[in-house]
Amino acid sequence: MDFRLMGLDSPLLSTIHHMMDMSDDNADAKNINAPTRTYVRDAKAMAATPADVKEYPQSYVFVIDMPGLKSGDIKVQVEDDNVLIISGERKRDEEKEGAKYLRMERRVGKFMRKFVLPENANTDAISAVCQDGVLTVTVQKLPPPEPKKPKTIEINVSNRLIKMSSDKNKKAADSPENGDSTNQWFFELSDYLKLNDDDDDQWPDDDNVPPPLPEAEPLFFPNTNEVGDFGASGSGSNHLQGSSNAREVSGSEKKDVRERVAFKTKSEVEIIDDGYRWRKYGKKMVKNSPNPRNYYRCTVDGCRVKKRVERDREDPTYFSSAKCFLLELVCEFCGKKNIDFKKFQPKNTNITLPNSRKVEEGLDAISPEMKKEEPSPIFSNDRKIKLKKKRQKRREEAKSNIKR
DNA sequence: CGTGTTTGACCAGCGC
DNA sequence: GCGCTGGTCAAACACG
Repeated sequence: MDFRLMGLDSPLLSTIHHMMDMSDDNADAKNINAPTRTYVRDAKAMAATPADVKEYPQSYVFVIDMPGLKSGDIKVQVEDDNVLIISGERKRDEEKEGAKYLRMERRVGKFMRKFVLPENANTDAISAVCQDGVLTVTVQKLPPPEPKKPKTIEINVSNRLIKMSSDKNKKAADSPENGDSTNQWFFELSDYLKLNDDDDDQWPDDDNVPPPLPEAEPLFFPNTNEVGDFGASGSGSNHLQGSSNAREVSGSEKKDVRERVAFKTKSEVEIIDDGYRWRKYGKKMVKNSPNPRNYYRCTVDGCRVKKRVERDREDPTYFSSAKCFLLELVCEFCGKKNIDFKKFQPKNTNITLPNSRKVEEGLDAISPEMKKEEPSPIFSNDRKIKLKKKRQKRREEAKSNIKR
């Protein structure tokens, strides 16, 4: 099949959540890569619209939460022949005379999801049903194409005959290694190249374009057993609490411009997998709280996102967290190419991550400002090497002491 | 042995 | 200047 499998913790979703965590104020950031307001709004809409996607023998089914929306408020469209766009908007209830909001937590605004449909999706046979705030969109599959017959093309190059064939089975039998002396060679696109072809839309090369987040998502099919482990579809649902608290640190060059975002997460585990690779680097008891506060940083080289987490003192079923982003930096994990995603595979999970990529251009995909920054000293490769050397030295010292 | 966590020490910022 | 607090460092420790 042509589309890739992506787990619920895919970098795309992480990016969406990252974007969701950032306030609209970011639109004013000096960073030339800063996303536009519309872009952020769409990203938020996508992040806040959980969807399940199921594959049946004859169809694909998209199940999307659209709470409080009537069928007339929901739009289902197909763009560019293969992009399914599901959107809707919940407007704020009109305030009746004498009534005022004491609390307004229910989401108002745009709901949206985009999916790139696989080639065998029949865009002429799409149906949608909305019941109890849940929209079910069914896209029928096209019948499988008849298997292509072997095709042979003869090309005359420099007076030598080169034969290309799409029949893989003939390859071994006819290959020159098998003693055929007629200079016959067979070419076919490797899976790697095919993958890269498809990826171009999702992983743009241009550094100046924003991460690919509000674009249509390649269709992904989380393993059903894992659904509910992450994000809005399970116990780990995030509750954004209040607005982000941007903190600008001026002064010496070494100080960073940061964006801090506080939120609450209802979860039994302290660290839910949000796409970052958290590593604890500190723990502290805090004033007026029986619970310790833990400090984490993302251990991806060059990524300087940190967060602190403590169990909510009032409701221990929640964790209060604050993520700290460095505004002028872009986490290389967030939507940038050439990351070996397998290294982000969280432990003790079976979540499938997208196909790994070769890490070649790495930092080249990151903003110029980021290149100037030294990687986080603690867990960067430098630090690892330093630690290794130190340990080696200690061992050698111990050995020499034994000799004495 | 490599990797991640714990924990005491240290530092900077802030209010008094 | 002093004490308090939050944040970070890094050696020691634990674990697979």
